[in-house]
Amino acid sequence: MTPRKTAAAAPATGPRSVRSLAAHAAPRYMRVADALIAEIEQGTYPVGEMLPPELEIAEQYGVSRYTAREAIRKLTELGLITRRAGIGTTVTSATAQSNYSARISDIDELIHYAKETRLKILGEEWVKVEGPLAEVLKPAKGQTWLKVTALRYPQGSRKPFSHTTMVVQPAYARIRERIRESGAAVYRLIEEMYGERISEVKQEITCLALDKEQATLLGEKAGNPALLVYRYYLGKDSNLLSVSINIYPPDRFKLVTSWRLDWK
Amino acid sequence: MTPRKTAAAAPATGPRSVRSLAAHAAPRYMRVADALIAEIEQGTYPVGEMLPPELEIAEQYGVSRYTAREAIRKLTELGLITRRAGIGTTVTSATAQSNYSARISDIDELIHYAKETRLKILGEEWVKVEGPLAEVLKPAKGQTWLKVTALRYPQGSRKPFSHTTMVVQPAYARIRERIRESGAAVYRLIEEMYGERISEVKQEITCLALDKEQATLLGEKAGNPALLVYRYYLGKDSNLLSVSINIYPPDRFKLVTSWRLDWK
DNA sequence: TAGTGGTCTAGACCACTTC
DNA sequence: AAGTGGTCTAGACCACTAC
Repeated sequence: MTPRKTAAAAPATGPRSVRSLAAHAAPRYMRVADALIAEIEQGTYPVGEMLPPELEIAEQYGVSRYTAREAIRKLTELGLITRRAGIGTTVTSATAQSNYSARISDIDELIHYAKETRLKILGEEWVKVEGPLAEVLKPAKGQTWLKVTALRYPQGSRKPFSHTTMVVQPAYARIRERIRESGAAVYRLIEEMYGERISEVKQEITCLALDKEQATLLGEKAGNPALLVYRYYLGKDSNLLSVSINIYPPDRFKLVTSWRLDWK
Repeated sequence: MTPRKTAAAAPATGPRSVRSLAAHAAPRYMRVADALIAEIEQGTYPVGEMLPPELEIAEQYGVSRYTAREAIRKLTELGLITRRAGIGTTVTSATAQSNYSARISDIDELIHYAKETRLKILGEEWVKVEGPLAEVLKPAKGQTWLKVTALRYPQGSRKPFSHTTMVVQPAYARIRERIRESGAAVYRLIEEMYGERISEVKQEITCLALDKEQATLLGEKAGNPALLVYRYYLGKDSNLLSVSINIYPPDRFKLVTSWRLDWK
């Protein structure tokens, strides 16, 4: 589909005439969308630039504003553009990337298969963010945060499958009151007690050799390898709410993620 | 928002009157959508049942078909319903699961930050799937697959950041011809040479202590911990195309994933 | 033949941003 | 004040399904 220079000739045919002649053709908004995608890919509208306003697109392609809008909506779904009322439409990507995505319905799924786990608190204390902790908690350097250390057990088992250190922003310290509830997750307490929604979790995975203390707690031998997982819990405006540092011996834990192709 | 029994009283106010009175209120289609979601959650429309037709919903809530349709579109985006022209709208899920999802635009992003890496092939051979390999490749037990072992280097560096074993379905053995291209990724060769698209990647992460051979290849000490990552590449119909077994020393590699809340 | 979702038009008011 | 995307109405034809 090629943009028309003028739309003057169009209305003569009246509604539906085009469709009637071209049976089973793709709908108009689809053809307009394809044309726009092509223009973006060819660089007619480079990334960072603005797309023409809806009415102009409608005129160019000789369709109503609604149809132009449906076409533009398609581009939005493909992640090619961003729209803002009062401003306009910005091209954000030149390629209709068919993405892969992984989905979980709850943050819990990052951690356990079995929902049923027990948390045993080893200790709580206020810590000044400095030294190695400041490496992890850069933006909070110098502040005093609440640190909780714990072991997590599968339901019914005596052998913990993880050692966890959770560090919490002082504003949310009231979670102490409920932290000892079995199975309590710090991020969920923050959500429940403060109405602050976790909007992002950043997870970093690496590994380490257990030191003597860690090994003893987990029932392993010192020097054994274990997964080391950092999780950064972010709230609104990427505000860092909490960080957890988790150690998982490999025989009891495996992280599994499935990435699926998202169709255009 | 509660469904109205009759819509007769509505038009009296004329267009926009409601909005004018209730400044900054949520748009109508949103309120209709929320009402429908509530009805689905409450079981008024159970999973498997049909939602009323568009015109009926429009009438119930005293809005135009367009507005009802926008509301219904919202439910579709949330994965609550499936629609079929000529049939109707079926409820497919009762929970407007506000999911967390992680996205990558390319499978490569699972593996490298730097796109620029070199692959050095250590060996290729046909192997019968049995023993420990059969644990990983259960569905292919007894078959003979192509095994390729390699080291992956960051561009310009002499120190590999991973040891990789790739096992490939015999049907795709022709990738041997191009496997030695620097930077070649097995899954990409399969996509390019056979037109088979990777539709899913399942990733399992655990860790191990390096044995002498692995340690030597990676320039580490035996017994040092390392990440162990299995990746299963699936094609159409969940057909297992290839498996890779990757070993990453922790000092040179960290797996990072960001999970973002998908807003309703 | 009647009903469903899918597409489309023409025209309208709104909140917001930029000038 | 002008222009943008966001929302909304009323009315229409279409392809498809089910009866």
